[in-house]
Amino acid sequence: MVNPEAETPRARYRAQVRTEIKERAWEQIATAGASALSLNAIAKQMGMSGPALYRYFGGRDELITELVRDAYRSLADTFHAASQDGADVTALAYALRDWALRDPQRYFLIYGTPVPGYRAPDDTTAISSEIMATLLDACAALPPGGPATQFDAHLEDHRDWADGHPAPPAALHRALTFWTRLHGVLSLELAGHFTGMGIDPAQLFAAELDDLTGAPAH
Amino acid sequence: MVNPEAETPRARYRAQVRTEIKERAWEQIATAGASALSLNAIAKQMGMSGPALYRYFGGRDELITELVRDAYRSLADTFHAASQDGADVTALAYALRDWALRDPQRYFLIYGTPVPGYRAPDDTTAISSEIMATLLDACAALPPGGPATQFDAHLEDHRDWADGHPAPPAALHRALTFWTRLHGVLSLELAGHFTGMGIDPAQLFAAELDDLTGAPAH
DNA sequence: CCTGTTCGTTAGAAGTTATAACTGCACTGG
DNA sequence: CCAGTGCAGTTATAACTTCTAACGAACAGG
Repeated sequence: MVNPEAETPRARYRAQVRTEIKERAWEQIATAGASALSLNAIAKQMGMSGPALYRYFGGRDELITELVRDAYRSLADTFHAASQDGADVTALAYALRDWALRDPQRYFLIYGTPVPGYRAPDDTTAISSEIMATLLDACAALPPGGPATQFDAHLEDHRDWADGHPAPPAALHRALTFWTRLHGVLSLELAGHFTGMGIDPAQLFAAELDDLTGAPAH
Repeated sequence: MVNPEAETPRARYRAQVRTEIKERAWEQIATAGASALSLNAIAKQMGMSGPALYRYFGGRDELITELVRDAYRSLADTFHAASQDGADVTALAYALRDWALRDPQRYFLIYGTPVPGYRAPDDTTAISSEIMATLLDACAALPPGGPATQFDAHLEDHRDWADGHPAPPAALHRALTFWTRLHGVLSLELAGHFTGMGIDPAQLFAAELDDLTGAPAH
């Protein structure tokens, strides 16, 4: 190989096949869930038979890991795009909601039921802290809320996860509750727990967001 | 059969084997997750081979459905027990947390990633509303909070899920946020999303609960 | 042109769920 | 008490799954 950096036709083909495999995988996941993902079915859909996929991915787990990575990356990009013009918590919240609703199974791939044995690769935690950083920016820009809580004091001593972000403990707390509360509404909505109840998940989401930002009516 | 009500030895044996199958299934789920549940492995563990289990359960799906039902039942019972002496939101919250921590996979079986094709049987929604009823009792006993929100107005028109409970819209709102917020913290904790961050999930849970009950410091 | 890497194939092992057919035992009913 | 029925559990089989191994073919670079 003359130049390791230049993409040879082989490498380009390989990359293309890899992305096509992942596309098919996403389709399957969206329709049948991650647990029903079948390498065989993907291969058959692509016109090649079974074990050929093992040239591109070490196995089912490695493929799913790659998809998890892509999902994290996609969410991080969405957050970056949403905070392009000003770090706004509301914009971030609706970006998250749109992203989740666009492909619920992708959301659950990240924030859903964990597989007991599985450990996420290290770089996903890096992307995760990237996401948290933009969220912290937005939370730091928010007007100060009520008095400091006991948990704020705890955060003062445990702010390593903020990765050196200069936000005050109250902002850290806000980012955490942003995450947990919106995830609470979103995950229950995506799982269909509100469907039989007649309430509008969007309005509940909005209400939680209002409470989070210290909105007019509350 | 002389008396259809009396349990014949046959029926008793059958019930015993059914419960043993479910016990083994719970062990497997706790250690490897619901997606890795294997009828074959259960059968082998019980000293009988494969297809014998189909005498007791129609298949993997039917077994899991039964486990979901049991999980709902278990949660409803713990809620009832927790509200035995007075309907206290805090007691309910910690009962929920203890129940979830005791067997995370059981929690995820109810509130985790949904299987796209699967539809929960109707009686689970009945148990679910039973759970919601005790939660509503506790929320109605709470002192009134801030002014009515826009979402409260929405709840005024969509209170069918409360199943005739006389609680005011604000209490309904409180019950909903109790559910979504505590689920938000709990599910992320159980999924291990806080492990690398250094914060104490229990304190975050307590902080959210304090905010929910209008606690002293906030 | 020739050589070596890589891609895709088929074959096969070890699993899984699930159905069908068969064997006995145990209980039920007279 | 005894005959007969029904059910438990067995094996065999089909159709899946992931994944390894060995082989053939095609392509890239010297």
